[in-house]
Amino acid sequence: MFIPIQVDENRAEPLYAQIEAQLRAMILSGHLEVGMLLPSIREFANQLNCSIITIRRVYQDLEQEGLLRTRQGTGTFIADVRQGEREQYRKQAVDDALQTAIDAAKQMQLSEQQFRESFEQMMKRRWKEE
Amino acid sequence: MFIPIQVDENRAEPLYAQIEAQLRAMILSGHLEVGMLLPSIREFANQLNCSIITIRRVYQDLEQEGLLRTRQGTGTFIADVRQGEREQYRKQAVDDALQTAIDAAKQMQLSEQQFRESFEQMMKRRWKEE
Amino acid sequence: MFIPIQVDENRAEPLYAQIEAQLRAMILSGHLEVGMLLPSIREFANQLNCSIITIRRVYQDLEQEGLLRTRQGTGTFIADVRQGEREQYRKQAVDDALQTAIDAAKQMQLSEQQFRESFEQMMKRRWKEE
Amino acid sequence: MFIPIQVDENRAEPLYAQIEAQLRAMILSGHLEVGMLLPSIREFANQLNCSIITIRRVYQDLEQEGLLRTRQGTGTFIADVRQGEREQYRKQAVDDALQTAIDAAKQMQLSEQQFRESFEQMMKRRWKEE
DNA sequence: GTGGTCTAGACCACC
DNA sequence: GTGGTCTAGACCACG
Repeated sequence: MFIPIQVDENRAEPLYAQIEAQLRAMILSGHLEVGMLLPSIREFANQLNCSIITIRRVYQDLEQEGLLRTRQGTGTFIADVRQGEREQYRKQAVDDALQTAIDAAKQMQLSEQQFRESFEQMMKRRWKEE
Repeated sequence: MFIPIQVDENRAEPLYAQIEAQLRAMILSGHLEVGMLLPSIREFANQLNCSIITIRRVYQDLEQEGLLRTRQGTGTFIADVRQGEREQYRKQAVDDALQTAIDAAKQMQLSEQQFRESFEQMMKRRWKEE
Repeated sequence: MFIPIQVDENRAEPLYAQIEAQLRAMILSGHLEVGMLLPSIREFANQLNCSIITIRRVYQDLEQEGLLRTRQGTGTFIADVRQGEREQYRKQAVDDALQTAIDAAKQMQLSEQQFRESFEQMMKRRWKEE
Repeated sequence: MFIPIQVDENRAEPLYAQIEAQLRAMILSGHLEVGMLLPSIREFANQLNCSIITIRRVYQDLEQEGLLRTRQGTGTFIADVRQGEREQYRKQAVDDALQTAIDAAKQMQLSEQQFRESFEQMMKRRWKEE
């Protein structure tokens, strides 16, 4: 019951947000099976070498999103998210990021052509890596 | 000497960051001429209906970035940023946003084709608007 | 966790600049270990008997210089500055001061010999003291 | 009656200080003869394209230092500074700058040898130039 | 008039 | 507890 999560202390993004993002991705992408029991708050905090409070917040937030389910005295499980919702969820996250990029391009007054060139360059250099 | 800036109190982004982003964009896009005198912090704060301190921070941050130049007793001016640096700066901001979108897509396990479809859809719907 | 800093209210140099200079020197000289947690802004302000805001500015400036790293909810730490950069940083500060002295000498029309004599005299009288 | 003074708008040093420093150097180095009439405040401000207030401050400060003398209705003259005082004054300015450099070196924990090497390097590179 | 420094205190987000 | 943001106002230096 080990969840491979990497947090980067140097990033400005708060700890809880980094952990949430990675857990969310693992759940929505199907890497974590429905019904699977997650580590206890205490154990997870131990694994990530962070505060219990941080993990508690992660579990709470994801439960509110409907991705996790908690049963008193038993633990926290991966909730049963239907395939359709999963797809929608995944696309929405990406679309939001794309919207931000488009906004930036318009703010910086790039032409559509310039922006598309930037997009292709980034895809060529960054899509495959890692 | 009126700078058209819109702040949204409801957004999570801090006031000073919203103002900085818009001013930065105006400077880098060439909408504000090099050497031009900006409103005094008092007047600007008045226009935006916010605290003097918030504007002071905006001017200070942008001066540290090299986009503004300020002289005590005289005021704050648009600094002489070379055209080359300006271009680089603009592209960098957009590339960063694109990188974030690509990261999100990979995290959500989209295929390249799926991602490109999302991109085209967003472009069709959102590029022209506003 | 006590940082020995002396401020002189009578000097023209602003409080925050005096504190910054001394902290910067302690960090660059290796007197403060990498990763070490600094006093909280509240506690430090208390120690130095000055405003929280003044300390906040000090921490903020040094973070922007890359000498400190701060995480909300956790505190402010000595950043991991590589030894090479550290050396360069230290030498630069001294070289700047030397350049100023050379400029003064040239402005005052001292000959090279006169300037070197002044240098040796100052070294003899002032290097060891304190 | 033209005094060749160059001010650099980009430097942080205030206008009046830049002008004072250059005038002081010209007087103490003997480039301006004792008894010589300086430009009127208005004319000088015109030449330097700066405010009358700035020049008034320069004249006031240098008069207080004993380097200038003002006669109502006549103008401002170079005061009669004795040769001995002149020498002392010149050396003092340079010594102050040297002291600052020595302080910086000690604060940065350079050894005497390291500091002397920096000094020689700076002399080699910067003494002759311009 | 301009910006720079220092002060105070409230409220929020994070751990 | 920690730092981050925003607010207010006093006083000084510069032009």
